[in-house]
Amino acid sequence: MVDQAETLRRTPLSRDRILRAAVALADAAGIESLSMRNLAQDLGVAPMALYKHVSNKDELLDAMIDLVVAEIDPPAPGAGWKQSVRGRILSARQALRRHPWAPLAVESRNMATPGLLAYLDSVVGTLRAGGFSADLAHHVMHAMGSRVLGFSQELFDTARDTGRSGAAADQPSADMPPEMAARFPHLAEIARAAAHDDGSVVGPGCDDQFEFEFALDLLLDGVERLHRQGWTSAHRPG
Amino acid sequence: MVDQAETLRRTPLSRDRILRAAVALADAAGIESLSMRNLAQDLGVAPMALYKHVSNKDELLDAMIDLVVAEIDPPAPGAGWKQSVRGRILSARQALRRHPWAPLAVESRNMATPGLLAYLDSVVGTLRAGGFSADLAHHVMHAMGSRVLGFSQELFDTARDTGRSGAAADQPSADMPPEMAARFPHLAEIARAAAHDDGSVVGPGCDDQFEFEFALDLLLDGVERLHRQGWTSAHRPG
DNA sequence: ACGATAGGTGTACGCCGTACACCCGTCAAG
DNA sequence: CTTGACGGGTGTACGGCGTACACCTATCGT
Repeated sequence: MVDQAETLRRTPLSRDRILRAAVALADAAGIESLSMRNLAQDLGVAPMALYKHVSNKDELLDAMIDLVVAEIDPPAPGAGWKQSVRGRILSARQALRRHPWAPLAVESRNMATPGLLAYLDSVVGTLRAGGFSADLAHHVMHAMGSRVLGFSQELFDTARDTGRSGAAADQPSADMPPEMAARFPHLAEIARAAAHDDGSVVGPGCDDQFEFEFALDLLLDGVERLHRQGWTSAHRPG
Repeated sequence: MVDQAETLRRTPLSRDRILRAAVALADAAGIESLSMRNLAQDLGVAPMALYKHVSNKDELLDAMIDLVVAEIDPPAPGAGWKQSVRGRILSARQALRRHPWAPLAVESRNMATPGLLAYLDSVVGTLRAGGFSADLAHHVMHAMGSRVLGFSQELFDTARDTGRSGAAADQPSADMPPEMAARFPHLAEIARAAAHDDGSVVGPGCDDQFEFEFALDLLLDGVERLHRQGWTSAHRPG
């Protein structure tokens, strides 16, 4: 036992081992717990040892992001652009379910990593192969924005809390306290509608997956319509 | 002069004065510079003095968010639901242009403040008044997500950097270094398209406002179509 | 045999939020 | 007029963070 721990401790550090431990730590305890000190402790090593393999925390985060992006499925071979893009975005969403800290990491960096650029390039390629003009493809990529990476884009995202602190924060119950229902009657009404919607008052307030696909399909259907109409950038003529 | 400074320093602290100074500091220097110590210094006061008026930094952020939300225009009286919602979202976006730190604050809190709930309630009310079922209104609010507050939802948001550090980070030039163009040909292509798009190679790479309205209209048009079709939740029948 | 070098360590600095004890001016009650 | 409570500003200190820097040591090519 002690030998094993000792052996583990003496296993030489490597960039790869650090990245794996970092992802595991962020998965388990949230990105708030991912400090260089905590990470070093998990690896049985002094904090400053990490800096021999990683130049700083930002670079570590970049590498972690690339690991997550690499989990996104490749495009389905036979499918058209719509099914292909839809499938990849849903796959990206699954990857984020495994690594709920990833959106926070991406937003905190606000920089493109190589793996991320490769993914975006591939999605654009799918659109172009589907007959989109470069112009339309460009605007479509902007319109999808972070959703192309599977981000929920919800205003209040329980997954974000999970990514932050690892713990599963309890979702706000579908029925709100009465004084709130009085102040915000319309919100109370749609909350009630959502509760009835999935058949049980005690069930999950909203079906995240349904909401995500609803929004995604709204967007993709709109894009398809523009594409079929041969949309072209009409702004700033000349 | 010194008298005036002295007077200012002796002006009694108040929650209101603190909030105003906090917003001003975040506007000018980015939310990263909004520390209790910096804020106290701006007010000519000891850091701990703030805690007599604000219970902690999170509560301060909540109050700041409500100030920004309060800047969103009320709904235009005569307009239909679509113009009304569109107008408010564009107004929200203008508020965010004045306070680029606000999205980061909202995301960091991930909690609804009273002012924010009131705004959302009002938007839902507009939809309901436009004939939307509670069911559809609910899903539409999810589909819009943070966009209803004017968030750009871009993957790489230069405004986010501005909100973080106050400085205007230089936008990645429309033409990428050649080795990148080789690795990501499709991205290079749409970047070129965007550059030609607005007529000048040296002009702004992308027109943020255009991209925002493009995405917003894509969404609103789709929503209008669903509404006219009398869409109803078809998932989980029974 | 030996010097360079890669890799792990320990210490320290300057930030952060904030708990806690303190202190003083004002003002109401006796 | 005295006194005591209390609202509000201060100073110190704690534990956390990222990381610069000097140091030590084991390995390896010459």
